[in-house]
Amino acid sequence: MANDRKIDYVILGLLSHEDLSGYEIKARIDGAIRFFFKGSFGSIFPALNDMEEKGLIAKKETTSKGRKKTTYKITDAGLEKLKAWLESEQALNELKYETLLKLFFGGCEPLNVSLKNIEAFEAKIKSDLLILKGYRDALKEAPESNDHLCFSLTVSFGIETYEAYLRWCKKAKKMLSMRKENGD
Amino acid sequence: MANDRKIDYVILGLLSHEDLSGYEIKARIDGAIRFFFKGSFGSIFPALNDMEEKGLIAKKETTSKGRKKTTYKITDAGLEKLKAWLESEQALNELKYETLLKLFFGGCEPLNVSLKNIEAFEAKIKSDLLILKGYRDALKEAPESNDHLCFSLTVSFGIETYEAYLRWCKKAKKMLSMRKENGD
DNA sequence: TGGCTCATGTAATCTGTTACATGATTCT
DNA sequence: AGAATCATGTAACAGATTACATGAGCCA
Repeated sequence: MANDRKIDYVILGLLSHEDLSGYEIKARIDGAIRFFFKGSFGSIFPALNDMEEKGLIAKKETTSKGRKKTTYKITDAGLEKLKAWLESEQALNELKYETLLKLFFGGCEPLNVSLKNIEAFEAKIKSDLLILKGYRDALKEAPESNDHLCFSLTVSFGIETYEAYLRWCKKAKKMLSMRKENGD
Repeated sequence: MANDRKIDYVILGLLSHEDLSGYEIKARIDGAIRFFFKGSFGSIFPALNDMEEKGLIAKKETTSKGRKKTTYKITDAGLEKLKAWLESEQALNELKYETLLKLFFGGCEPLNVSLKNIEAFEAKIKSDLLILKGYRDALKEAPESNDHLCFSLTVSFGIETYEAYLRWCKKAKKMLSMRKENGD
């Protein structure tokens, strides 16, 4: 307990690559990571202070271009904690798709309500898929390394599942349309 | 705000099919719904009391076989609220896979750490896939209806995405193994 | 000068989990 | 008799979001 905060590991993971400020961490989280993790300032800054107190990260006040910035650096203890997490078997994987919930309970409404919900889902997935493919293309030009491979595999997970979603959308739309024509 | 509690819609959705007690609602949520929504007694009972006060559901004390039971029934207002939600465009779809987070930050460890994590993920998905296929088989014998179609499509979403996950696992394992042999 | 981005934080609130507490009935 | 299941709840706490508050530098 009290140590399951995933934001801690995300921050530690980011700091294992480069020193960053809270603001920069937020920017990283809003990048590719947002597809499987979300974090706000309200969770980042308190986590940063907690972890500094615990000695997992170290503060470094810098001034670049007259602008003050508090950058954090991972410590040995922090790196150990990150590695212990990577090596642990615990992994909570949860999918919470409101679209599926609506579909599941959609039987009390005309079928075109579900059809509309699936179309909205499809549109969102299509646009997100383009972003993911953009990441994949950018990676083609990056140097090969373990980090590169790990990042690549994460992106390909997204692309392949999103493509599966789109195939399902097509099929689901067809089945709903067919049933609708046979008289709701 | 203050009305975004998804548990409310899950309860309303369940009650739109049949009258249920809090305990029975928990059992339903632990069934097929658990693949895209989770709920505990600590969230179900308070939600039930809230919604009863608001007139969305109605209490009905019954005694079956000498055992007391508080069953809830959806009201017209409750059904309206359920339908308004189904018809609204809002749909928060979030995937929080700790396995992907670990993979993403796995570059600071030997590749076989990521390999192990993917294998654990794969094993869990394989066993969950069997459960989903069980639901699909059971549905083949159920009568056709709108509810049946909606349920079916939800299950097929699960099956198809899980199969995509497994294909990705196979590929990811291969890539990690290959890189490992070329000297970490 | 006004708006945007950079930058850091706090406070209220929400939503939910976990653990605890209790007790009846049914099955073995 | 003891364990499992049925049944209902509360209390403490965790983890996070949202909105608020503040302010500096940069660009048009």
